[in-house]
Amino acid sequence: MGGSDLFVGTLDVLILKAVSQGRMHGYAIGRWIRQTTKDALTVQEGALYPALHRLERKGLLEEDWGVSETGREAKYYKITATGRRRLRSEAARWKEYADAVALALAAGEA
Amino acid sequence: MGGSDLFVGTLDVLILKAVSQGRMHGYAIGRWIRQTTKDALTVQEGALYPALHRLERKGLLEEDWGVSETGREAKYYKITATGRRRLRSEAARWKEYADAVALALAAGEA
DNA sequence: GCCTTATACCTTGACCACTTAGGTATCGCG
DNA sequence: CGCGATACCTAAGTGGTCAAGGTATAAGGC
Repeated sequence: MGGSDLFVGTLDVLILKAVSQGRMHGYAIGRWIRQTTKDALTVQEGALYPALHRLERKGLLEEDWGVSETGREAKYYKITATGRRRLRSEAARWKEYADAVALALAAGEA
Repeated sequence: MGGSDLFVGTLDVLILKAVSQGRMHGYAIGRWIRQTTKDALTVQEGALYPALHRLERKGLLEEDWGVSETGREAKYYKITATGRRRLRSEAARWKEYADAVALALAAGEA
């Protein structure tokens, strides 16, 4: 199994990161997230596809159709310049946030 | 300002942690979170109070009225045994999650 | 030939935590 | 007396995620 629920708000930055690694189609993005987190994070398709459309609408991703490694039709995503900037800021935001939570959760430990 | 939006789902564990440090009233819990995270996290009251009621309903916190340091009526919260167990599991879950995200966001950095 | 699994896309409904924006009341300070 | 801090609360709206469906093709087992 692996892969409990996502903390709302982290999906976008994960997607941006995945696509920043190179042109990738939706299904592969889900797989990328699962694999690079060693099965710790599993993205539901009902969250993934709406998120992709959202990011595309915001101009952070660009889409075009292509053929996957297995020879099927697939919608490929590419990160835009705006998307790359957003990735940087969101990743920084995440880091600050995670550090802050870690700080709080470590409180009281002499 | 400091303190941008919370990532949904982290508030409960922060509250549990705060109260695990000792009997505390709601307003002080908000302050505790802000201070221990060095102003990185600010909890809106519209999120804080509902969360406290939620945790109390779930039996993770117990409440009773008392008098604050400044001499006012205040509703004090105490963590229950169940709450302490939940704190441990949620803190562990958070750590796994944060590690997983960090892993993903670090991908591709030789 | 069939069935399952994996690939690859999608949508709809419901939930629920959070934001925004109010509200009440008391106290101390200038 | 007004203002900020303390201390509690709620209601409406937003919006991301989950659960659960759906379509279609390809590969592999039996």
